[in-house]
Amino acid sequence: MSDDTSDFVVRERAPRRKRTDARRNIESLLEAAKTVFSTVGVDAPAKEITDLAGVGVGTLYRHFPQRSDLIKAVIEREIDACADAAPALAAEHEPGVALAKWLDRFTAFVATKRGFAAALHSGDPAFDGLPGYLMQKLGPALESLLKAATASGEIQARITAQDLLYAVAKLCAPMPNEDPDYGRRMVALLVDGLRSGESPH
Amino acid sequence: MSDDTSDFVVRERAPRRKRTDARRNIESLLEAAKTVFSTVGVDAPAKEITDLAGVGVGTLYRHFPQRSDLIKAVIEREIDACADAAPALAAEHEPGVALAKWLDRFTAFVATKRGFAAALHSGDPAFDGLPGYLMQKLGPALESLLKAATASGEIQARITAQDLLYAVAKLCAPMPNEDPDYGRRMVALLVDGLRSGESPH
DNA sequence: ATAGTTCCGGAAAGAGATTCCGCATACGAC
DNA sequence: GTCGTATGCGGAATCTCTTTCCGGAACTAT
Repeated sequence: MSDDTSDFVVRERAPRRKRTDARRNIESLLEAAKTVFSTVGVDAPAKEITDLAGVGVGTLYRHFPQRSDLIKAVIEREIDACADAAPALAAEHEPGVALAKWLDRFTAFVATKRGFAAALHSGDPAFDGLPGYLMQKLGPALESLLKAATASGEIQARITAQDLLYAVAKLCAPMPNEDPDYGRRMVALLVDGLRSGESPH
Repeated sequence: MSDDTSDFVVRERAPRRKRTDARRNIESLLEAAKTVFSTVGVDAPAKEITDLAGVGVGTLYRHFPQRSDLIKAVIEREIDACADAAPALAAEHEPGVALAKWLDRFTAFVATKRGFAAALHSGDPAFDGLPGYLMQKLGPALESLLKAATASGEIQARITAQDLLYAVAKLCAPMPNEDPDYGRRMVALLVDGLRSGESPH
């Protein structure tokens, strides 16, 4: 009780940040998983991933006890990358171009990542949070691009960021035997529809 | 050459139709698989299915060498059942009611069968033929219902069978964190929209 | 440098998928 | 009916991948 550290015991102990080797391994695992997932598929043997990452299996299971944890982490990291691309594109291009380029990037993500659609439809509750995560991360990113493009007069905002995201996501959800470029074209159409002035609707 | 059966060797030999016990087992397996898939999920252990079907594992693997073969067969058989329901409903109900009831049945199929959406998005080429199969089987079925309902003046055909099928299928594709009745409501809305006369659009 | 954690690797155990083959059963010919 | 043969059956054995576990290595704070 009179122990002079007692005041600190109560305080939320900052949980000494993860060891550097641990963080490095997690990084390697995510990178390897991303590669293997897009190569072999999300059901690829764990060994494949750990070998590519250069770690033991134990390490994989310590950081990602469930396979779904790994998949979720990979997808979230890709969503993050997508979100990060927004400011970068905004800095390098005219607002309208930046918007188009970003949507193209997002489309590519949704269209090519089989794992994403599969995860969503797997029925595994572990993935329930993903749509929300996507919305939360990408909503603001798109919103800023949209706002900038509207402000510069290049487009007219006839749609909210949220609706646009959903529309793109659903349009691009890959279907077997569907022209793989179908989604991209639909989105292009959508964006053209946003451009102001030219078409006399 | 002068062998008196030589004429027959060339002819496609009718491959003596499958033994009855084999057909019975296949039937049991499909029935069991349907039950287990909707209970435990499409990734349920094979033993679960064979036990319920009352056959050995070997029998499962003989008739369905790949798991995707089983899944595909189950889905196709449900599609068939859906198609078969059309004439039955048409015989028992007014055309408009029959149409509504059939769409309800189709909706239930798409919405509840996680396996269906999962299969479509799995990326496994084994399932590439499914959308086509669905269209081919269900297209004509819906078309006849639609035609009857139009003829009786209960609805106005503002949409093709194909478009309606796709719309329903996409609307009902289950998404995590989405009101599970959302799809059904959307479809109801769609059908209401087809009813003639009442709303003064 | 040293004590105290945290983390690592990979062997071992477990779970399920898939194969294999001797035996059983149905079919067709007579 | 009965016989010969093709076909199908069951389930033990095998194989593959998953998941656990723990002795020791590596990192951090002092």
